Amino acid sequence: MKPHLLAALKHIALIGGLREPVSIASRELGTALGISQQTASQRLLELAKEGFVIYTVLARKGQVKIAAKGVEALRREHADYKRMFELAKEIPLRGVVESGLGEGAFYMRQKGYKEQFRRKLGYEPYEGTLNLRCSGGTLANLEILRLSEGIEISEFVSGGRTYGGAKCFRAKAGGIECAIIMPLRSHYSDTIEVISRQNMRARLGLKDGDAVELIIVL
Amino acid sequence: MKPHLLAALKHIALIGGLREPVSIASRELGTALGISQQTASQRLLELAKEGFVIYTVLARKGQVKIAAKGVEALRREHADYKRMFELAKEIPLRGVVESGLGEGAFYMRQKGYKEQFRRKLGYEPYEGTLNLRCSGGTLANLEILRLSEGIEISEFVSGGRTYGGAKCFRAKAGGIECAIIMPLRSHYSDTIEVISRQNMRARLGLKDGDAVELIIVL
DNA sequence: ATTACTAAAATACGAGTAG
DNA sequence: TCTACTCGTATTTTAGTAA
Repeated sequence: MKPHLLAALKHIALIGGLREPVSIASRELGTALGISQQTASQRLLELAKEGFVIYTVLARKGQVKIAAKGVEALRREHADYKRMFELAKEIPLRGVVESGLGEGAFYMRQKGYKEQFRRKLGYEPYEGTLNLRCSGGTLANLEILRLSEGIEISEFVSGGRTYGGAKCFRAKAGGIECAIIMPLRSHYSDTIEVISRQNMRARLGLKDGDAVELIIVL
Repeated sequence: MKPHLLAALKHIALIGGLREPVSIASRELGTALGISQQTASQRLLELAKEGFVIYTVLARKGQVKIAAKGVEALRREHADYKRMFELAKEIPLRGVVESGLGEGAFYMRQKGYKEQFRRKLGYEPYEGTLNLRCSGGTLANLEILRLSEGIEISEFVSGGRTYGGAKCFRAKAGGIECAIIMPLRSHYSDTIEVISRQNMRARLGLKDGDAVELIIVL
């Protein structure tokens, strides 16, 4: 994302464009950014064209709301600054239990993955994943992980199908050693998959909607 | 700060320039930012000229370290993103007790301030301040306060001298109601002054070097 | 009041290149 | 190799202005 677009996007976020459509005059935006009304107007159009915001002008007043792509870009920035100033060996993540669609278990059954987990994690995980949906401040920490290296799980081919690569991070939740796994090729997601030697759901007595805190150990 | 300069500064921070001088080739920086070697070189020169970094080229290799002004700019950004995603009514601050130079008490004795505190805070504070030096992640929260409104304390003139304006935020520390006070006209500082109805140092049995956590209530 | 077009002015960029 | 200069060009910005 181009720096000057980011600056405009950031300003829109700060006046509330993340939550709801805000009305902003191009002159106002211009003044805030130290640019002319004309340029500010252009910035809004550009942001909209690139899909960062939804921009409509109603009754001669611009209304702007940050789109998913814009939120993602801002979260990336947030994660960068967090990493810069709050770098730590332990990263907390909070999330809420969600039922998956069972595909987690399907992947965990594949030999190609099982083998790698045993070698790289030191154990063969239970055949099922715990899905956690994160929100709020925790999402920025997720973003830090996305930018970190982690333990590499390579892609492999089996039965004419390619199973994609992923990366793992060791973690602890409720005293249980576990790991989270992130697919390498995937778009933004606010849910993480937790694997462990044991069935975490049963072990911790979790049901959908329960909050779980886990600590990633880098 | 101009957006394109910020982008370069941020990249330098992410490769460790906050902590120590890092060696970076202009081509490298250029590739990372999607600009040419020439432009990247110019960015470094510009950052140095504006005082954001200390830049020296030794044996044909650029060495760059982020200067105080650069750190400040980055912290501002960090605070913006924090505010955007982690906005809360309660902001935690952690700091370590430091002895002041007694000027805090001098100011607290001035009628012009005392009067305003009584009116706007609801009590007349103890004539002395508790100084806390903040560090780490807490500094970003301090920055949030710097950008927030707070309770305004106006400047006034007395005895031919002008006493500057300030802003206050209500807070709680160790169960005691207190407030932090920030001068309006002042440069970046990592220490805050806490005032309260009581002598907090005595009341909480604090001595230099003790850690204190307080919660700002916006 | 607005937004946003066009065209001119200002600025930023990178190729070439010296040190 | 490296940095960083000059300079022609491309891009960006803004003034003027229409809608």
